[in-house]
Amino acid sequence: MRKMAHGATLAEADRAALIHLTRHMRSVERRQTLTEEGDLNPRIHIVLEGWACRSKLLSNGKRLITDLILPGDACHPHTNLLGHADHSVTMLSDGLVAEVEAAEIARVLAHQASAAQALHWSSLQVDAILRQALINNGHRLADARIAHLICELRTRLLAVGLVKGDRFAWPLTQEELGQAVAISNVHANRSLMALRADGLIDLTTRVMVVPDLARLAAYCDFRPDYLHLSKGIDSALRT
Amino acid sequence: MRKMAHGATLAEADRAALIHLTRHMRSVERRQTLTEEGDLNPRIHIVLEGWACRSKLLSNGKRLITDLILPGDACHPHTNLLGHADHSVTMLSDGLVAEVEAAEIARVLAHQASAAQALHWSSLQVDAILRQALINNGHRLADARIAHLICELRTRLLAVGLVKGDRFAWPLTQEELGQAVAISNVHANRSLMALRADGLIDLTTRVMVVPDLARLAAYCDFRPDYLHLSKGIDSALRT
DNA sequence: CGCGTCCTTGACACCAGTCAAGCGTTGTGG
DNA sequence: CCACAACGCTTGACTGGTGTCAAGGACGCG
Repeated sequence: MRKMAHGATLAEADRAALIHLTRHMRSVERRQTLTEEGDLNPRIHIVLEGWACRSKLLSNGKRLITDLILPGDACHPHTNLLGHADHSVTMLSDGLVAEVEAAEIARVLAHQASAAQALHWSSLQVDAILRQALINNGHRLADARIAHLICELRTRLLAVGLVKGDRFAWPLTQEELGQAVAISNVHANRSLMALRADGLIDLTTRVMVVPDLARLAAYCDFRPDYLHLSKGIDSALRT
Repeated sequence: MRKMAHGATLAEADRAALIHLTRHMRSVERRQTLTEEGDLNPRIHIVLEGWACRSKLLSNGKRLITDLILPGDACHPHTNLLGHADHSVTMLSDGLVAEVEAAEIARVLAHQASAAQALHWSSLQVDAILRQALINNGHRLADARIAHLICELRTRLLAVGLVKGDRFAWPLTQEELGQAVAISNVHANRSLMALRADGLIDLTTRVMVVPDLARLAAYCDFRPDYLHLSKGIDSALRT
């Protein structure tokens, strides 16, 4: 189910150990929060199906999304070190999540070397994604920000086998999209309309279609190297 | 010298192990780059004195700063997992850095449990700082962005004993400041002038003075919880 | 049928980018 | 010792991307 084989070559035992972690799963609904900002001992989650996001609340009441969590991503596997959660985790669609004990994570880290490496790799990838988001949101026009996010999500979803041809699921509301790339919902709409008018995307009923990926990538200067997925992108396409 | 005691309570042996890492140090100048974007096997650095930053180059030639590296911070201790550097590391002032072998880091991680935890904690803190930057740069006015950055840097410098009374060193050019908070150099200037006019800061000759910290923090809604420094902030003030 | 949620569009105001010019300081070489 | 260049800071004028407010439309659901 989960394909973090990008970060390390996993032996069968490691793979089994990782799968073992996802033993206790439960289904969750859109808008359900998995972790509340300020929680003292937040649970560790792994999202198996659906999208989630990390968000923070501003003093003016607005909610902002810092990163998107796609199937196969973990929430904050090491947060126990920090003492409290500095952000919330909320589902963006219905889905399926696994709850994991901190002690179990620790056990895997200690005993399964390459599984530990895989976990570690995935947290480094989060870093890289955050840095790219910082650049994207800070220094590009709204249209390009959105285009870039689409490219990134497509690439990440591709790595876990969730892109079918030229399309993939897109559960995001325009308001949520705006919160993720730091623009207002109204402007998110205008930008989407512009991308549609240019034939760069086709978005209807929660499905994103990218007819010409190269053109979209060129439009927003998307280079996927920061995702560090290259090495195993084909081998990982099947579990 | 380095006080990452915030992340874990360090035994003498762990402390010694960490200090041992910084054995090979060399002095570096402002503008010197420690790692170039695209390097295949980037060296691991720990900044002992001076400020550095991670930056990326945009296709239009502009340089953007994603995070600031202060004395005691490490560069990318785990980058070997990723294969290549997706950003550059450049000095913002003259300083002193230690180069560390990846193998040495690995040895410490394997043998010194709480030192490993401290390293881990510091990489989680980087995550948290990046998320906060995302919010800061995306959803606040320029003046408040700068004010928030000042508050953050003051807090981080305080944790390593580099704040003297109401002032601390400020090597940043207005252009660099702009690159760090995603505004133009001209606007960075205007915002600094505004903060000065309000009596919130006093910045001259590379020294930042904050006469009334509470007022500045209130102005930009700064809450330091995301830095996760609270628990040891007094005990760590002396090595 | 009526309500809620999300999408769409218009008008207007404003923050911030760009271009451009001038000033002050530092450092270097004649 | 002075001239000059390099760099960083400061300020003005103008433009434009984006936020906000507001109203209406499309769709699904009870």
